[in-house]
Amino acid sequence: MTRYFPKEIEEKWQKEWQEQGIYKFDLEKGSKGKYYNLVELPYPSGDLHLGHWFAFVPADAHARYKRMSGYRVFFPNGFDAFGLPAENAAIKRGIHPKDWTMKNIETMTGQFATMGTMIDWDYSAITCLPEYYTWNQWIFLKMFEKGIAYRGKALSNWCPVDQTVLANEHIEGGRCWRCGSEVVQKEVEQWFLKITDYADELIWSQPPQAQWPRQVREGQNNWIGRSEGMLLNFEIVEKARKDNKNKEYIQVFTTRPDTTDGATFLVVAPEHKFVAKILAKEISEYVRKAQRKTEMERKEDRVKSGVFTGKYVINPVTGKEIPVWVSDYVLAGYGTGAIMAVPYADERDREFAEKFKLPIIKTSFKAKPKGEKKINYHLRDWSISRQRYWGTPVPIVHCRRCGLVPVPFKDLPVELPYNVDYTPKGKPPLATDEEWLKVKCPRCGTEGAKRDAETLDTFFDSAWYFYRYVSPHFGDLPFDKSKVSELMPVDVYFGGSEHTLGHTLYARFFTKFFKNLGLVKFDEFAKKRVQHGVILGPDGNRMSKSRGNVVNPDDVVREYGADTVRLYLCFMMPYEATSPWSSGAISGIYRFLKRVWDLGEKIEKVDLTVSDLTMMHKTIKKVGDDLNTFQFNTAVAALMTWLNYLSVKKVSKEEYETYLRLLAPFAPHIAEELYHSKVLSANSVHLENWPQYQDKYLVEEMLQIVVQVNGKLRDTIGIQNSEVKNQNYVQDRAVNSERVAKYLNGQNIRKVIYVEGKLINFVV
RNA sequence: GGGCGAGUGGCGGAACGGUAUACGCGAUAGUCUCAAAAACUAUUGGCUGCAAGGCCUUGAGAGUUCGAAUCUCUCCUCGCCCACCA
Repeated sequence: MTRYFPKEIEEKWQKEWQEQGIYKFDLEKGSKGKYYNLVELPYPSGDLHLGHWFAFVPADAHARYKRMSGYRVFFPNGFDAFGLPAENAAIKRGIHPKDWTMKNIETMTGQFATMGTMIDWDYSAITCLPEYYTWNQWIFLKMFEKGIAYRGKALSNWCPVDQTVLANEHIEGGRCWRCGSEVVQKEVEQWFLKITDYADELIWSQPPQAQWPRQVREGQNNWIGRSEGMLLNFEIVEKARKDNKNKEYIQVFTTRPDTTDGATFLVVAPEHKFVAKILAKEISEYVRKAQRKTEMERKEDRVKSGVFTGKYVINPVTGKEIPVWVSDYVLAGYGTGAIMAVPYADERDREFAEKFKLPIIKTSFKAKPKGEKKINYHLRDWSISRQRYWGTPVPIVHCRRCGLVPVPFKDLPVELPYNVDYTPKGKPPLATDEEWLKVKCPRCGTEGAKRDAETLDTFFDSAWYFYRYVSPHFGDLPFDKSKVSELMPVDVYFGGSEHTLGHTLYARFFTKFFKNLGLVKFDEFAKKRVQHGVILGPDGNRMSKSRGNVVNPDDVVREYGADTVRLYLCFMMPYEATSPWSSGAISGIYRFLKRVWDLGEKIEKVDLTVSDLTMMHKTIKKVGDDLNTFQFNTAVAALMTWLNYLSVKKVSKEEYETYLRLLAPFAPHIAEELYHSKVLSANSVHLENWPQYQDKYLVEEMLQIVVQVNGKLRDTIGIQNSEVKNQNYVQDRAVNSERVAKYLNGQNIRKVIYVEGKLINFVV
């Protein structure tokens, strides 16, 4: 009797599968339609961690199940290879970001192999290679052409350590999501994408067009934050002026124009242009103080502060003069940067009014001021400029005569030069490379024009990578339209909840832009989104090096084998849950696989009883249904239950063969090994069909009927399946049960509820 | 403050409105062993009882129902995301 040595068989089969190419994607092979199985592409940080395993393994089990069920499953993967961490690591260690990144990709690709997935690496994309980022530039130029990409100036989140602008989405509690330093506000000229043009299209309709989790749909809708309201003009009171000409106004945005009669003062943001005109010392001091505050401090500082400007405006509904105040609780970036304060109806306004003793009067909620209807969005245009080296160069030339000139398509790519001093200096690293920087203007031919020295946000790269996968070497367009129409949209997109407001929203935006260009025909790039949870450290905290609670998958694989790790990840929690790793529980999984292994020794020639068949067919159904609906934990539990059943009886070859097919998506190596050595098959288990269950075997011969009196369980009785339709028979049997008779005890039976094959309840 | 979600054994977690605690971990006892590990067998929600059994139990409380972990309402606690968005 051989023992289960995972290491040997796993390495053997990984090699064999590779050589035989059993996972090569073939659109022609399979009885059913295509199935695009996608997992968020990983960042090449150095090593695969447990999070990667948790993202990919259940997704792989799902893909394998779909493939065995006859779908033509497309499961590619790539690397999101540009970005700050490479640059920071490179600066720290003195290695070039490209070398660091490519080395990590090599390491991680090797680690991926140990996972035993069916990923077909012939379809892949590495975003830092010119073959990929050429098409970033192409898309950018199309966006520039359509006015979606534009150069603008804006107060921006600036990370002083990383020396770059940050998108709103990348600030966590006022700090840079990468380095954790405090973000400050700085006026910077930069490239934007007009995602706000698509704000309405990006709002999820009711009912949704695609199967995305409610949490994501609601989250995105809130982030887009559409609000309908009105722009109202408040005339500035100018005592010196006699005539009616040249009136000046402060414009406010409100969603409740009906409360205008309760507006007893106006508040403007410190950055508002009205404030700059007032020269009072007190005011400029307040403004300076507010501007010096970091985002962090403004948020922490819940006590309202402010100063009176000394100016008044006229409430258009009441005609009364009301004072204008400055306060930083009004945001410069939203609406018009000025509000009418209705302390009676708005809690924040009331707080302010109470603190500064301003009048609070009742509103009728019936006011009808004149104004322009206006829809405001919380969503801002997406800042894509990064003043860093390791990214896609912006394909624009700055010419003194022509201004912003796009690099002609035929001259793409604008390659990222290798030898550049990329240590932070307060200006983009590419701007220090004079030789690269200086070009002739592509439009007028003037010498001394300059390339744009900024690089694109890496979220630009990842907003469309899944299109590239289908034709990774295509040279005419970002992707082969015919391939995309065959394989897209993605059927299921696995990933983490941290991408609700960033990545997945951008990806949807790009798809809508592609549709406008006529490149695709669908509205959503993914039909279904499945979000996994987080594996915490054994101590229940998030894994971190500083806590010392990090579990390294390589170590666990070395101890138990990949199949055990895979099965454990599927079994220990629902896919969307966040739960701690348990080093005890994984040994139970290893024990389980050893029992599956040993069961192979027991195969005999035996006839299957009806209950054997029922058990088998029920398990086939349960495991298949659960794999289909991403309930991996209960699928594994069903396999365990069947194993417990098989362990105490004689096992037929048919049962064992079926067992291995059901196990194959979860534990591909051991299933393959036993399929050859014990079932004596010449074929790979992974090329077999998923077993079919038959309805006739799903019902047990003897049914256990629950007998209740007044809804309380009093007995269970066994009834032949053939008799369950006969209520009188069942009722007779139930009444005659001693334990039930005790409770009925001659009382009047007022009502009998019979649920066929399940339960009978006497109401007395 | 807003949104989404969750509260079930010692732990991770199962349960189309119909036998709550599947499956796994852990624990206890036993078999095997010189011993230990491994493996195997049995027990394992609580209270009560010699036992048969009885009663209670899904964060708290109410409601709907023949019947509620599941549906409704109120409250409490926790998690995630967003947040002075007018």
